[in-house]
Amino acid sequence: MPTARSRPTSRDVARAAGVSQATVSLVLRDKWRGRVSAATADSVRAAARQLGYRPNLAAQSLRTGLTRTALLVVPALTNEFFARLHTGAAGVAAEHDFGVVLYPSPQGIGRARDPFASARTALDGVIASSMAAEALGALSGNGLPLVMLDSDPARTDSAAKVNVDLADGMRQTVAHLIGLGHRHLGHLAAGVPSWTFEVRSEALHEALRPSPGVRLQRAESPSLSVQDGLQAAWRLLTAEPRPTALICDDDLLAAGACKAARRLGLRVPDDVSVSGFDDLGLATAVDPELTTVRLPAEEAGAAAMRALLAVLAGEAPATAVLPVELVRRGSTGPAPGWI
Amino acid sequence: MPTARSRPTSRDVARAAGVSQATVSLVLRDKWRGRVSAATADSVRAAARQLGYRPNLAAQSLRTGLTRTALLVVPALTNEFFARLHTGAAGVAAEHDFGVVLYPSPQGIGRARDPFASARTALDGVIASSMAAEALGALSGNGLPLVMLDSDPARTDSAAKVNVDLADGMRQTVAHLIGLGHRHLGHLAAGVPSWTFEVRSEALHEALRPSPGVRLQRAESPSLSVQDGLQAAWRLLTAEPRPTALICDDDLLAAGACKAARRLGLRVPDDVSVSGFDDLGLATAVDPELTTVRLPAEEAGAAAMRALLAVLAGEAPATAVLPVELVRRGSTGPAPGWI
DNA sequence: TTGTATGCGTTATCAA
DNA sequence: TTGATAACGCATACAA
Repeated sequence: MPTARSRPTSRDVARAAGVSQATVSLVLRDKWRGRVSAATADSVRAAARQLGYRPNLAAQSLRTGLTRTALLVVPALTNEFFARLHTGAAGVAAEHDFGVVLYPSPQGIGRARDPFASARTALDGVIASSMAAEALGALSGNGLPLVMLDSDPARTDSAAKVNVDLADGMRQTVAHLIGLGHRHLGHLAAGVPSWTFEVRSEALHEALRPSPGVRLQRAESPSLSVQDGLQAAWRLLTAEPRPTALICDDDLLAAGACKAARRLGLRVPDDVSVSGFDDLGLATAVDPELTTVRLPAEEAGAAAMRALLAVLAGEAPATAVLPVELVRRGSTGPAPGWI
Repeated sequence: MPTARSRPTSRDVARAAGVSQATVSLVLRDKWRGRVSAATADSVRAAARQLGYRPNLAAQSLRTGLTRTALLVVPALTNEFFARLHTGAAGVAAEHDFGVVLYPSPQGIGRARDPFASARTALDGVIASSMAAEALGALSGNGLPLVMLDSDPARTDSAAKVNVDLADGMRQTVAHLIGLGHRHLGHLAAGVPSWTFEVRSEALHEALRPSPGVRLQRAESPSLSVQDGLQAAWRLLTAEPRPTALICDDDLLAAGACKAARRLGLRVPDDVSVSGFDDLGLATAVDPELTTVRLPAEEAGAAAMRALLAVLAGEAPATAVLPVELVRRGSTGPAPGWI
C-alpha cells in the first residue's frame, strides 16, 4: 500500500479504468461523442472521481497554448469602483473556468513593469480600463484580444468595448438639479487625462445647451481623492457669485466637496447641493448621503469578461453601453430661494 | 524574412546564440557558475534580449512542478482593507517574480469554484485571512504551505502567521478616551465569527481592568456595513445612561455610529465620541474625520507574502506581529462636562 | 566548458 | 471504438 501518493495523472486514471490515456482525455474533455462507448466513458469518469483526478493545468496549457486566464488592467484596486469591476469580471470568468489576474498598478513606488513580462501566467486576453493610461502603450500591438472599458467609442481599433452611459448620467443629473431650481452650477472635474472624464465635461455642456440661462463654473481636482476634491470645491464655493450646486465627477470628489462646504459654514443641501458619480459605499457612509449616478461596476466587469470570451470564441468585437441611474439622496435639494 | 513569427522559444535563442538549448536554460536561470564561460553567457543573454525571449511559464511549471503563484483568500476585495492587503502581497510577489491569484469570493454572484480543484498544480502556497471563514475548511489538509492573516496565535498548526497588534490598538484607544474623561464606553462590536473581532473584545476588557470605574456596554452589528453599524449604534445611544464614547470594531461601523448619533440629534464629538479600526479612506472622507486605529494593511499583505516565500525556501513557519497606531482625529473629544 | 537526451502531463493525430 | 505515439517548451542528469 503506497503511502505518499503523488497527484494522480490521466495515466493513473487510464490504468484504473483499464483504458488508454487518450481515451481518458477524450472522455474528460467531453469530446467522445461517437468515439468512445458510453460504457467506457462511464467507467473512465468513475475512475477519475474515485482517484480524485484533476488535470494538470500546466500540461494542459503547454499542450493547448491556452491558459484560460485574462489580465485585468486597472489603476488601483483600492478604489472601490475597480474592485467591483474585478468582482464582476472574476465572477463571469469563474463560470467559464477562467481566471483573472490583475495588473499591479505602477503608480505605487517603483518603476512600472511591463505587464506582459512579469504576468505570472501566460494570457489569453486583456481587459483594460481607459484610466490605466500608462499601461496602454504596452497593450498595443501585442496581439492579445483586448476589451476596453470606458474608452472613446470613436476609437477605431480592433478592441471590443464596454462603456457605461456617462452622458446619460450627466443628463439625468442636470435635469434633476435644474428641476430643483438651480441656475448656477459648479463642475468639480477630475483632472485625470482619461476619456471617462472628458465625456463627463462634454455631456455636461451638451445637457446645458437647452438652458442658456444656466451659468456653469469649473474647477479641476488633480486627482481622485477627497482631499483634492475639497480644495477644488473650495475654489468653486468661494467664487462670486457662488454656485448653488456642485456636480462632481466622482463620489470621492463629492465627499470632498461636502467637507469644503461645511468648513465654509455652508449647509448641504440647504445652501449648496452636491452630486457625484459611481455610487460607492462611501456615498451612503457620509452624512447627508450623496445623490450620485450609480455606475454598474460589477455588470461592466462581467460584460467585459463576456466580451472577451466572445472574441476568444471568434466573434467580432462589439461595443456595449450599459445604462446608468441617478440615485437621489440627501445631498441635493431645492436651490436657495426656490419655491 | 518571416512575417508572423510566433513567440521565440529557448531553442530559438540557442540557435541565435550558436549554443545548445541546455546552455540557454542554464544561463537564463542564472545557474551557470563554472559551467558556462562568461563570453557565451553574455552572447546568450544578448540573443535573448534581441529576440524578446520570455520563458513559457506553462512549460517551466510543468517541468519544475512549481508555479510561482500564491493564492490569497479574502472575503471581498470591495472592502478596502482587503484590497490593500492584496496590494501589499502582490507588490512583494512581483519583486520575486511571483503572482497572486485571488480566491473568488463565494458570496458574489455565480457559483464559486473550488480553488483547490487544481490547486496542487496551480499553486505553490496560500495566504488566508481568518475572516474568510468559509474557505478555511477546504484549506486544511491540502498540503499546501499556508500563511494565516489575523488568526489566533495560540492555534498550534503548522501555518506561519502574520498578525496586527489589535490588542495594543485597543489599549491605545481606551487610553485616549479615558484621558479625555470618558467613563462610560460603548463597544460597537462586529458580530462576525472571526478571531480578529474576538481579540478586540478581549483586549477591550483587558484594557479596562485597571479602571474599574469605567462602565462598558456592548452592541453587535451583524455585518461590517455602515447600515448595520448605524442600527447597532442606535441601540447603544438610546440606552440609559447613554455612553459618551463608542469604540467601533471597524471604520464602516464607526461611520454608521456617526450617522446614528446625528439622527438622534447628538453632535460628534461634543455629545458622543466615536473611534474606529482600520483607517480606511472612509475615515477622512466623513465629517468629522474618524479617530481610528491605523492597521498596516499593505505591510501585512507584504509580510504575509514574505512569510510564504520563507516557508517555500524551507524556513520554519514563524509568527509576526505588526505594530499599529491610533490616529487622533475629529470624531473624539473630551467627555461632556469634562474640564 | 558545452552538448545530448529525457521526461514533466496533456492533447491530438494517426493507425489498428 | 480504441490505443500507440508524437509533440508542447523547458530543466537537468549525464556524456563528451
